[in-house]
Amino acid sequence: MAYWLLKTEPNVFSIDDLKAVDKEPWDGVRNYQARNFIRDDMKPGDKILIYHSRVQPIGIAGEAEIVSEPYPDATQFDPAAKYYDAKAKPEAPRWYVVDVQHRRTYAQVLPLSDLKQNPGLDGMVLTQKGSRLSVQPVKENEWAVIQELAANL
DNA sequence: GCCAACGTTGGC
DNA sequence: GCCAACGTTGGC
Repeated sequence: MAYWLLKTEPNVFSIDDLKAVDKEPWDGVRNYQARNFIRDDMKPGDKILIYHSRVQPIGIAGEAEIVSEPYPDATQFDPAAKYYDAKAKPEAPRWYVVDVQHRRTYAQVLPLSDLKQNPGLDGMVLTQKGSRLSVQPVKENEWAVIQELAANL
């Protein structure tokens, strides 16, 4: 079982939106490094941190779980979709999704500034300068630190 | 809204 | 296959 962090802009799709629909394909990822994590490494039962970017309060909003195997992102084949990719073909998909199901919403967003100040998270992908990866692996010890912080919100 | 950091594209 | 130009991300 692995741990991941998924970024989303809450004005586009927030953890409340995820809770409302219960389960959602995590579509629109158009970065190859992120794609490789989804396609090659994600498994049902993996735990997810949902991160709100761009909009205050910035930080980790709660948790979800992967509830499907990876499969091709339908939006890549749809000319009307924002994430349409003319070079992607059904017989050779470029982009993948997993279904993500809501698990819990934290009482408050766990702020990025707190994460950056925590020595236990010094090596976390999220806290590195210039890190823009929207799908990130989270280490077990990092997950544990975040559980601790979330429990004290 | 600015802009630094990063990723992708495409001419050569 | 290098790298300049361009586009995007995302904290501030």
